[in-house]
Amino acid sequence: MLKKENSGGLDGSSNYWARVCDSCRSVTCTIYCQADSAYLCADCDARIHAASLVTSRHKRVWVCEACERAPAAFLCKADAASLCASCDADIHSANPLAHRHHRIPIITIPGTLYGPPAVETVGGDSMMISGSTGEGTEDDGFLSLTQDADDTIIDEEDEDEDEAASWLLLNHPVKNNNKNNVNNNNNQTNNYDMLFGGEVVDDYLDLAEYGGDSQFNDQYNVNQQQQQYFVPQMSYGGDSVVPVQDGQGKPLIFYQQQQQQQQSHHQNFQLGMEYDNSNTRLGYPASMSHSVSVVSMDVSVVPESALCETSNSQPRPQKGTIELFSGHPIQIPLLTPMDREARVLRYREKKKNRKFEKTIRYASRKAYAETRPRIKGRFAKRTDVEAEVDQMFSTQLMTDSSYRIVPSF
DNA sequence: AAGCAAAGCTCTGCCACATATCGGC
DNA sequence: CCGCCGATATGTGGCAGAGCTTTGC
Repeated sequence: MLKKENSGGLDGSSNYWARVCDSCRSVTCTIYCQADSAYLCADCDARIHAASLVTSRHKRVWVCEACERAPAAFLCKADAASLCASCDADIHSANPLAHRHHRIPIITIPGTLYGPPAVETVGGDSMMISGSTGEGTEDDGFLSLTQDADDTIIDEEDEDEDEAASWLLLNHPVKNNNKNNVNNNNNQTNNYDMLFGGEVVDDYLDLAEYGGDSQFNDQYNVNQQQQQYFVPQMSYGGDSVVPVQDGQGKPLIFYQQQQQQQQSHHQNFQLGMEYDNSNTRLGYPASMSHSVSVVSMDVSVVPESALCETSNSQPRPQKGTIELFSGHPIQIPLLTPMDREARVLRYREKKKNRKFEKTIRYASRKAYAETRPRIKGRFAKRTDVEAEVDQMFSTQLMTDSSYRIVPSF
């Protein structure tokens, strides 16, 4: 094991010196090895971590490109830079523009590969999705899945995998142009989309392409805030947004609405798949959801578990095909094990990050609503209530002889 | 097993009004 | 391009009631 030392000076005056490699002590470090708690240059990293299978599995991240002194915690897509939590907060809280940069939690470097920091590795034991699961370790500033977290996941693996696998349909199908035309009701639309290989499955599953998916970035911003890294969020003008706070009073979520939509999409889809016995609660007419449910069975895009439980009499379609409208199988590309694992992981991530709390977008409106007079829960006109109160008050005064009305001027 | 009633649960609509948003000037 | 103004849209919380599910018989 390498011994971690603070080289490069740590006194206040030299705080911005780049840290040198803990191994050779001659070159600026570029990589931080979590297992060794060591800062290494590329050469030493390659040498050490190519030495054995065990060391090759060490989880490593790039060193912050700003301070060059701390492990990177986030990757800023706009700046194309890996930043530690501190630098990230500093840089991206400097101005509104910077604040809007899309940042994603840094991902560890797998094996002995040396590519750009944003490489997303899928599959294998080096896969790590930082800061998004809520199970990351927070010591030494890292957000990463620990072995414990992995174990936890493994415990849920069978159940989750079955569920996740049921959504592993087409590989990022073409966007459904009819999405907006089907119905204004999102739930309904999404059911259609999902049933017909539209994108909505990916809406839930496919978080990939971090930079291109603002929704996902939003979620990652949320995740960042859920973790110890507080990335300041502020509203620019208008009603102030009430931040949802964690236990430490840190603002957490500003995009929960999107997430809730995702959740409802998923929930609705699930319910639809589960023969939809609660039609009217899903926000669309019972007849519609019923028909959707029927179609879902006809299409045979049914979770495997559901298939096992409900329909053993029907022969299962050949793996990798979908039967549309009973009996016309379409060949769909089979997912590779890595793709599958990636999607399962993404699915689990989203599942864990579901937020069911109500999002308050406008604090002022909430405040007004709370102070607004009500009659049986409904908002009431102030005049009516005041009149009512006045009447009650006057009645009470009239019946109570101990009080007398004092004229006001 | 089927049918029924009661209890419990979940969801939706309603209300007023401050504020956000939009288009025109 | 900017600011102002008016019209319209939006969002907010608590309650009642409808409808669904569960339970017991």
